[in-house]
Amino acid sequence: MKETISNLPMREKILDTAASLFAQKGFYAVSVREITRTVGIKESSLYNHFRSKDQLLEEIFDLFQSQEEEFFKGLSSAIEIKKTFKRGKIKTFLNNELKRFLRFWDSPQRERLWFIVSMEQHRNPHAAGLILQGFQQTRKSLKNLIQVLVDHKIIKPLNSDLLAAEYSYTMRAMFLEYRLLKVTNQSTHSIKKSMEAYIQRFLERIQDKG
Amino acid sequence: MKETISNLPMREKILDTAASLFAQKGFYAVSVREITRTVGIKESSLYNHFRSKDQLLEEIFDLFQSQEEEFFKGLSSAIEIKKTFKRGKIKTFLNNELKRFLRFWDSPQRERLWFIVSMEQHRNPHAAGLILQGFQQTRKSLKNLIQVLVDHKIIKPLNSDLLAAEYSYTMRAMFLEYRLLKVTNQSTHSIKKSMEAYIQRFLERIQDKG
DNA sequence: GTCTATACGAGGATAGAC
DNA sequence: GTCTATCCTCGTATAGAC
Repeated sequence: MKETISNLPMREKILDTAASLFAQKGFYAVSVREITRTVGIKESSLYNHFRSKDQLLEEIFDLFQSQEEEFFKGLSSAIEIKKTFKRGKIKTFLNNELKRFLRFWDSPQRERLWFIVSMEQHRNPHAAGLILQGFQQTRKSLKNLIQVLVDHKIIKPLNSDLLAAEYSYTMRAMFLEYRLLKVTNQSTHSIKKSMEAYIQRFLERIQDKG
Repeated sequence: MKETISNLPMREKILDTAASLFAQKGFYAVSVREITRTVGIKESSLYNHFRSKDQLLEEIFDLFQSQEEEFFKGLSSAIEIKKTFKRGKIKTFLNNELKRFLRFWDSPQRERLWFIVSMEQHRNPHAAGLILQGFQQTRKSLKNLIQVLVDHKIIKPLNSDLLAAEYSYTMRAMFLEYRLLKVTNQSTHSIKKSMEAYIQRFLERIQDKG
């Protein structure tokens, strides 16, 4: 895959390398020298493409945001398509979306973006905003789904705000543990099972058996 | 309160200053020069108290761990004492423990420790271990509580592992949002209400009405 | 236990030749 | 758009006087 990277325009090559190094060590621990040495250019050349080291980080934040938007757009259209939900298929749908979510962020390129934003979220307001936006978007999408299910009388007429919050918070915390296990090279089997078990119990609670 | 700090032994003063600066900017963004300048000593003097900058971080991790242990010890004894649960008091108990938890980590000293460990969790295995330990401890304490409630027939004989996981994951994600809102100077009112609402619905689901 | 002095590599960034 | 050369500050850390 090195060929792919080395065929990129220099600007992309720099950004890609920076993302890779930032994700491994954190923004501050990586120097411009290290980035350019890895790319194979001189420090001064980097400044023909980026104003500063900070600009690299900002562009990475933008990439993260566009990836998040891409995922949520996919989720929205999946919900839209499934307006013809068959009663028994909700569980399959949720499990598939969970798998899609995990696969989406397991992609090495996106995983790096996720790490960088996560690392920076506590000291960088921009990063914090992106994470909070993720929380909100997840709730919003879930609320939308639950409303569709309520409208089709597949689940009881429950408060979709509260349910969406509950489901998305739980899933998000599990996802954080999933990521932490992955990065420390531990098995994610158990936490994946917990996620599936949660979906199962969540549905049992809300489905309209009548 | 500056008097309090300046009366500390030098070793504590350095550690306190380091924690404060690390929490604001991150470990890498803070230099030994900056720490000693803030304390009012020369760089060389710091090395009479600490082997290296890394040792400062390690000691901060130890402080975090001892604070976590302190909290969980308090929670355990609260559960122990409440073995005589009155049916109607569980909600009060959980709400109180929630408030205690938030107040505990809202203390400026502990908040700093929490920030530092959170920031370092993605690149530092020691920090990642501490966070994962927190996940586990929370589940364990909750499982213990639920088991007590089941034994006293206050709640239905449900799987305490699954319930503990669900409750603690949800609360933890909400806590993360709480912290992120705080650090970005936004209102935490809404998320606190969500926490209380979650406790309410959780209890409704599991209480033995019979 | 703190200071002065110093070592020396690494940090981000720029000027100007090619 | 890349290079060489250079700037100057900051990084951690140590030796040795007081």
